Amino acid sequence: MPRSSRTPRTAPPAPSPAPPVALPAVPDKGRRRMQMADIARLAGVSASTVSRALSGSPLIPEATRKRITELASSLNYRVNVGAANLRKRDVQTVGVVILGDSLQMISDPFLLSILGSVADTLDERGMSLLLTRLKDNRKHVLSDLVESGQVAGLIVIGQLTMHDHLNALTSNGFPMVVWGANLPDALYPVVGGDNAMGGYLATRHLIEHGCRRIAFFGDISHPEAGLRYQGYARALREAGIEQDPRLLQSFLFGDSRIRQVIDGWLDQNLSFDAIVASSDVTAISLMGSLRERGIAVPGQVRVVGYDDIALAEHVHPTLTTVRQPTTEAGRALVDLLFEALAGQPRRAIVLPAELIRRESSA
Amino acid sequence: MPRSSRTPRTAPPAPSPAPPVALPAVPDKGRRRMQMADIARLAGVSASTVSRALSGSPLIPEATRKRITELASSLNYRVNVGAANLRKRDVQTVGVVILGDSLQMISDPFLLSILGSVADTLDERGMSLLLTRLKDNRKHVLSDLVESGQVAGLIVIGQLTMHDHLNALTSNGFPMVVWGANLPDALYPVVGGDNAMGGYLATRHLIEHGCRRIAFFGDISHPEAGLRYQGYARALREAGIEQDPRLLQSFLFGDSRIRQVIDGWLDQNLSFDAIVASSDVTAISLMGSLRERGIAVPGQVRVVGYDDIALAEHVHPTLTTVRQPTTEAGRALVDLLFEALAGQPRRAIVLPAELIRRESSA
DNA sequence: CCCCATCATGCAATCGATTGCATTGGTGAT
DNA sequence: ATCACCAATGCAATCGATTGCATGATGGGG
Repeated sequence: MPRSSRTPRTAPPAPSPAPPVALPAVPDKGRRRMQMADIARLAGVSASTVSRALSGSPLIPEATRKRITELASSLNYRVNVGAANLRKRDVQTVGVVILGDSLQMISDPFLLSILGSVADTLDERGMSLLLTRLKDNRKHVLSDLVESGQVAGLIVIGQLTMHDHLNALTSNGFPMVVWGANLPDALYPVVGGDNAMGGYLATRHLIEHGCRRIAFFGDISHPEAGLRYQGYARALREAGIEQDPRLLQSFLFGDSRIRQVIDGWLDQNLSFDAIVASSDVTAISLMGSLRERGIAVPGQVRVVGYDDIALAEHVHPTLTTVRQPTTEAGRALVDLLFEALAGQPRRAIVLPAELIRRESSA
Repeated sequence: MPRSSRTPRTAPPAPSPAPPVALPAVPDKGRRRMQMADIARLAGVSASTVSRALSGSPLIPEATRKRITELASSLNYRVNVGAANLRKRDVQTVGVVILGDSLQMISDPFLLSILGSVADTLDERGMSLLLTRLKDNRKHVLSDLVESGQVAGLIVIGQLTMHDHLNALTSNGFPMVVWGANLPDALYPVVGGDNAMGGYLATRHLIEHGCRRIAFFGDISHPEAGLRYQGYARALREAGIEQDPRLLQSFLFGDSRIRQVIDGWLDQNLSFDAIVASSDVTAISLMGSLRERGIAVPGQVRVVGYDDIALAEHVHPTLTTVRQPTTEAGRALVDLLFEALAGQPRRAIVLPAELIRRESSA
């Protein structure tokens, strides 16, 4: 059913639109943003040529390219990324999702280090970073970000209770990489520290200093802390020390009830001569609580933390800890994401754990 | 990169494309993403109707809208945000730029709190957050983000040495808001704590505890620290205490040479009975150094920090500090940015500073 | 029973770029 | 002089949505 006359598809021979003279009232607000066609007109070429020149196509001779580039930058023109992405069917943005609604979780400086490293690495590769905090009940946001074309892929920090959901997502070749523990049944690419080794190194170090009653602080339902605990248990086993279940305190990173636990132990005359904590924030809190009860660190109780945050070498006593290499972490996360985007098979990277000896265990 | 065979301009009367049966080799990889036209075809309506239905236009009767919505979500379809933005000439993304290339700077937990609060607020309003770290020598990135249409506006955290550049940008109605000090000649909208009041409260609190030789630690070339220092100076003046210039130590937040300064003072027998620090990270480092030299806190020297980071109440002694309300900060930043985007005149918001009394000054 | 207002829906232009193919003009080989 | 060829550039389709306007269907009033 043909339709009555409509404006022809090709633009009418309208004379060039009125030049941008004296705009009314609003000072600068209504100024139309420069676009490729404008640059083309001013340069006396077509938009195709401008596009090719700005993207460095070999089809354009150097002289022309230079002329157009300079014109564009003198007019402060920038290619509209959205339009370009649409046409190229491609996005230069990566989503970084931080799991966990506990504010404590996100205020750990260690996370910020990872985030910073990811940000720098993406920047080096010309990608942007879309940051999202994700509360547990809105899982669908993960796939939405990709399905809606906002991001090419996701870097998920912290697996927490999402392990199964993450596994379900990956089954369709969903472009994603996770920072956390490399669980045996994980289907997604994952980057993490060598948590079992870290826990082992920390504990063996304390044993070598003669400690026998070593406590472990950390939420072992959290995959990473769970592995650290396994390393702790192995070190004790190897040394022939029997574990005392009362010396395991399963707390969230940075939980504020640490003081009560210490008080409880002391009041019950439960003896201990060292503590392995599964984060530096926890360790620093612990040292405060110990000192408050008049217990000397490292004199009476030695303490080892985890992460090696910046503050660890500035508290007193300086904190012995297990360093997680955050710079490598960011790089590895981005590398694996790119591999996933390229359709390469899943891979896991385990970064080495390094014991940093300081005063709190000396 | 070669593209798949071109299709003629007007869609041929091709029968519906082969149904998504057994795809070859690559499991799911090549599956074309669902798009609005597909939903339209499956629902037996036009793309216009789908678009209107999904965006809740009143032109579409409820029954139809529900049918289409359900079909779309059952197929896991999400509107392509890029394409929609292009057509609507509008972006639902805000850029958050963290200034400062010093890694120390970005590893301060306080920044993470602000960032988290901004992230949550933007999320509530259905906006995305594009995070960028900005090294000082790449100022142009600021305007690029907006000019390229990647973000609607910017939230800049930390003014540092960029004050003049930021002022220059705003002159054209550039959509931006800054976290930092409200400098007298600032042309940009700014949100910040009441730094002068914070410095004043901290110092007066110490004076009320009988302190007379109060040191100040903080880089006063940094606008925020400078204002805190002014508050410090005013409190001393009001109490009739003469300032000793030797007691001003201008360090970057978290600088590692803090210990050397303390050592220097003690070796020179420079007396002091209190310290005002311009960040909690600095204060905690200071307390470590003092303790190492056998100086009791608060017994011999009282300490007040700034920011009230989570760790402040977990160190020993717990840290007296000036709280900056981070939740309100995020909200205020987003509010002012929206005002700027709406073309409303510049406004500055100063958030109240609150002294949190803890053990380090008791 | 006709007319017109109203409702529901579709057509085609549009957003701002990229790119396959066509076209132009210039050069060297024959 | 002719032709093939290549370099430089332009035309117009395309990416996936949104939306102004037009059309067809429906129904109520006169």
